[in-house]
Amino acid sequence: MVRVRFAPSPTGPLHIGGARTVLFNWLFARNHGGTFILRSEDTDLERSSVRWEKDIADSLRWLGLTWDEGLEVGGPHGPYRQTERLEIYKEYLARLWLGGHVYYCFCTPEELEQDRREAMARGENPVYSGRCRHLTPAQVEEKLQAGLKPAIRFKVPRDTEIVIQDLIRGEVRFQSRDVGDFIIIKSDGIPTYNFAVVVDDITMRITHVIRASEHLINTPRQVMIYQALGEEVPQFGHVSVVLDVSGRKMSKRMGDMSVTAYARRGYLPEAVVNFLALLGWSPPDNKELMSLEQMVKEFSLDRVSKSPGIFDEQKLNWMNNQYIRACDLERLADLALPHLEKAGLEPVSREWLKYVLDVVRDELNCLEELPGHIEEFFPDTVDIEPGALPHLEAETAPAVLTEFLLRLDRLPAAASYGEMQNQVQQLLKELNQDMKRERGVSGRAVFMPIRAALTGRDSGQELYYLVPILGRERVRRRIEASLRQVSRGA
RNA sequence: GGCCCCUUGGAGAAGUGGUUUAACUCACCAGCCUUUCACGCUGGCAUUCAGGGGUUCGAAUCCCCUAGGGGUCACCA
Repeated sequence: MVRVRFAPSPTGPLHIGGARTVLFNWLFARNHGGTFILRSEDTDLERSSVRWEKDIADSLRWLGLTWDEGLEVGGPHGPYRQTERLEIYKEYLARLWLGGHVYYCFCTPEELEQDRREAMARGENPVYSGRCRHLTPAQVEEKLQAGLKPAIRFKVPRDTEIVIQDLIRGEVRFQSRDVGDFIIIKSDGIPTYNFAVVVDDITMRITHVIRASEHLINTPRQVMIYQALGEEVPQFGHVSVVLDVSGRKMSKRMGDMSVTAYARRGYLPEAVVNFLALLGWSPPDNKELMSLEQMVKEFSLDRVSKSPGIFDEQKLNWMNNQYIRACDLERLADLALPHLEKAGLEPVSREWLKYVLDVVRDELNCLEELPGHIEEFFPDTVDIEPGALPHLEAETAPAVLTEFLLRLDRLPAAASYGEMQNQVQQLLKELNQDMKRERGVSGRAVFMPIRAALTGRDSGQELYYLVPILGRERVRRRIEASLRQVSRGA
């Protein structure tokens, strides 16, 4: 039975790199019919907050990555918050005491800092000196009596080799002499990460630890604890990190890379998840657009890349656009509403919104861009841009515009935007033919003046989309205004 | 500085000793289509896999060295 977990420390929002790690865990679990667990590593009392725990849970739900055990949903191996598991750590600590694997350390932060500096100055590896390792029981008792609050260190065995068969990286070897005795219980009695994860992973029966590669270096410490405890060591898989466009580790400087930020900007969760999956993993058939279900079916750790990936927003944009194109219109309308509201744009109607979305969706990288694409549909008049002016000043322009308006007025009321689109398309076709016959102008000479009058620009949507979107009234006003402007100028 | 990891085009990558003159996708460039901009279509974009040595009839694929990038050496996780 496969059991994996995601164990963030709730000190900030879930960022895009963390989301990828969760995704790989989740896909691995689902692919094996296993269990995915969400727990909270909140032993950093200073920075942890339930607010971020909630934020992370919300982000996971938004991405569609549900968990079977853990925060909010509970389960048989709880509690799932480290600060609520202190009794459990005590039990395991007792076992380490019994085996003689730990000792009290009374060194002050200042002493430690001094040691570190001196070691560095001597060009040595700054590992803990082991000063307190050989304190006699009497000395320990004396310090305890004096009221000193000790930390507890793990005795790392001398000169042993720790070999890890990493699921992604292959065999990795460490020498125990390179790692100093490390603290597993802080002087405030709270366990340290390296100890708490091990106990949690043991008690929650975790079989595979899939996490960011920055933890690779912690693995030998944890393996030594497993061994001291006589527990079975899980399998490890260390996923590479995600870098920003400049090739650095992603930072806040590049903007808000949190999952919620992408949600807020109008990225679809299925696009984000799809993009993230492909950042470091590729399916055997090299398909790109795929649903979570498809990914679950094809996922395997041995197709996960070892090298760090660079987060390419251009490709995310392309992918999001693909999903926007394929999105159900009702859903897209729901998603669009908040962005319109924010921009102060009120859609004419739900039907109108859906029609507009269908027309402009091809151009959208994300919904946040929507207002910029449709705000031009709202005013009654437009400013004529320099590039569009010549089309209105053409000799035949007034005649074309007048005739267009006349015919538009004769159009029977349409039952839908789609029907109106067809009517206008037919109207334009006939207008073009008639103008060619009667005045010898066609093509650009008839379409461009209309476009210029309606939009003030020389580019944009097809006219037969534009007219239904603007509506007859607004079309009339814009054309009449343009006509006036041209005649005044002439 | 020690230790550990990584290195195929601007980005994601396929490729695990021989039809690879290195697939595919994004980006970029050009042409076509089109009333315009887009969309779409077509084509271009690594004689080479960080560099250098080996092993081999044959290497992006195996070995060694060098360089570059990253991680880590906390009473943070």
